[in-house]
Amino acid sequence: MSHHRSDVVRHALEVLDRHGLADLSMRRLAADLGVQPSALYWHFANKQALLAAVADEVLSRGVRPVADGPWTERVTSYAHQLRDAMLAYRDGAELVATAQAFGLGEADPAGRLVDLLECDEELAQVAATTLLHFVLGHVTDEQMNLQASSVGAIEDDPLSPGRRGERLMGTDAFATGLGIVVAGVAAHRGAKV
Amino acid sequence: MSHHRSDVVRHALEVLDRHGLADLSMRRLAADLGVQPSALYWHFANKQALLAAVADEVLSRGVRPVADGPWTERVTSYAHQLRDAMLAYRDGAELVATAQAFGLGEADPAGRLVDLLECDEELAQVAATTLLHFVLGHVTDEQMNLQASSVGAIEDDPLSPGRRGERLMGTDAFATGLGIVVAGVAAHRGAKV
DNA sequence: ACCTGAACACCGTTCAAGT
DNA sequence: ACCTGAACACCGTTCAAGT
Repeated sequence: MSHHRSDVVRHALEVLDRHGLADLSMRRLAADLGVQPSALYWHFANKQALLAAVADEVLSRGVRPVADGPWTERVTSYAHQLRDAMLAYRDGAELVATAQAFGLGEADPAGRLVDLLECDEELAQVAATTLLHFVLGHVTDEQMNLQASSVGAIEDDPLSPGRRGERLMGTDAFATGLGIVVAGVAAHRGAKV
Repeated sequence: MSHHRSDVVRHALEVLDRHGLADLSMRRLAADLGVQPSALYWHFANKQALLAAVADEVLSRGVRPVADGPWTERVTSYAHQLRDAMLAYRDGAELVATAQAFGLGEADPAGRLVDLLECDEELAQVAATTLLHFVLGHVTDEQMNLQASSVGAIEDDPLSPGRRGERLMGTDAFATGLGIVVAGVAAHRGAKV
């Protein structure tokens, strides 16, 4: 029985969520799909293209239009949507970050942020990538700590302070960090206009 | 003839700079060193530990004490030092970012930033990781674009605007992005004190 | 349009054994 | 203290050929 590109992506998403990005190999995905590894290369030029398609799927499933309002609220809302979309799948942030770094994929969160920032192109470009770096970096860290603690590598509760490498994680820390970057953008916007 | 841990790290740094992180495999490093792959496991528990040691070396070679002054200048100066240190080796940022993400390595740039921020621990923690995410993300992007253009995948000059995925790169964009984050931290610091 | 079969050129890691 | 030899269980990708 023959598969479509979309079947492959859907299946890859399941392997990702169940076993993590490190275990999402072409050979494993093919085996799971009941097909030879080489069959995947009819659908995708290479593994990176496959991963980019999966990343697009993760984002498209989680990102909705943002409500009207001042730009600060719209940007903040979109950033939270990105985070939620990536948190919905194991290693979602790392997946999206690599697809983003390679410039592959249809989804264009940086471009989306540029639009939402509603300011001159030059500042918008830098602000958008700064915001995106924060979101991708933060959520990648969150998901790595989630996985580490679920594996038992970290035995203590996340509230205990003072340990080296310890960081505040979760929604509060994300909101605070995001607030910092947005405030910085606001300061620069005011200075220009 | 027998090698030390430090010999291995030095050699790995050369392979990294000449062939990139993707080609820095245990087998290749061993071959370059004139030794069996298994020999490396006497010096390092696994590949990640080796990479963490190489990342430490990159940072220790490039980071110097920062001059006295207001916290904004000290933080800015340290961020530029981190960037320069990572730019000095091919794929330096990606290497440091993964070591950082896994929490390995002796170097603790996040902790260093916390100290330089000179404010209460709670804000400093979030601000430090936000700054670090920006630096690592930005420089990783810079180095990927450098490599892509050196390979000829991007044929146009970096000043031509309007292309999808195009971003302002280089020292100016870094300084601007850094200024945004620092301004945001300043705003939050003022609100707290 | 979609897949098989077989091959090529690789990986990280372990472990007993050697010097 | 440092390394060999050999094995185990994997990788991504190509390409002629099949249906």
